Amino acid sequence: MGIDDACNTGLVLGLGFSSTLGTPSKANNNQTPKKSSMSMAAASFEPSLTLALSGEIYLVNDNSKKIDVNKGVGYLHNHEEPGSGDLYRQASPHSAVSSFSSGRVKRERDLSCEEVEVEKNSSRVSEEDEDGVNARKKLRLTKDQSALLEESFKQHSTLNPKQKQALAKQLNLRPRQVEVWFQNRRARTKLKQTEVDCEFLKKCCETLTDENRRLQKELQELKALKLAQPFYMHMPAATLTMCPSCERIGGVSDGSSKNPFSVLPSKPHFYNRFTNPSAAC
DNA sequence: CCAGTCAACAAGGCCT
DNA sequence: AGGCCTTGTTGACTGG
Repeated sequence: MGIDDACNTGLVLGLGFSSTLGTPSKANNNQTPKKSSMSMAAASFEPSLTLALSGEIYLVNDNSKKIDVNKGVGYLHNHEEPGSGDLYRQASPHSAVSSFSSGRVKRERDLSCEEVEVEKNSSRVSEEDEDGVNARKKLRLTKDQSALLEESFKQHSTLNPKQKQALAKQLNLRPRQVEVWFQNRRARTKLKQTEVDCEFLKKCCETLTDENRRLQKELQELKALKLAQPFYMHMPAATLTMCPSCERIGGVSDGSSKNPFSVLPSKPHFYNRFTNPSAAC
């Protein structure tokens, strides 16, 4: 919208794509195709005239990933061999949260009864390590757990409470963990999509810039041509007909005709592009 | 629920 | 080989 408004050139530049652009669906995001989805978008990108930046192409801020590294370690962690024994391993959120000096307590209070019940059945790291210091080890889901979650996510990217509960039970996780996993999964899918879209729009922009440059150049040439024939300057441009090969204005070359345009075919064979509005800047 | 963020952790590269 | 650093991933949290 803003783009069209901003460019009041009267030229309508267009860009089209030969193959499907389609906002890549969730189905494309199965199991982190990494950049594959992006390359797919790039591969399907076949610039041609006529583009409307329709509603389905949405501009996004590319909040490029920001990774915080080398931060001070906020937690102590006890080292429990991943995969040892239980499928399920985790630190108690109770202990973890309560150990925060920064006061991350809210979520703790939110732990519902249902979750507590499930938690009772879960093996977990003890609330305190042997030094009596609260510990928190980051949970790493096992392959099986991840696979099941992914599978479930493919079916529905959001869960109702029942589904959440069932999945949690199946995975031997707390419902809250399942919920968080889905939240993160949705967010990261979206982020990936945003990156793909951003890349796509960059390419659009490049193509349109090129096209615009080309058209500007053509316009200059036409203006120069027009100036070279001042006699016709006062004539309405729309009524002029010019043959690009012989560069003659229709009708005028033949003085015998009353209608200056009668000599040339009624259909201007000027530049097809103008009869085919396609451009937008 | 989402966006933003933190932080644990893994993996890869570089240097000694 | 192993220590350190950087970078990417991901589970978890907060605030709106």
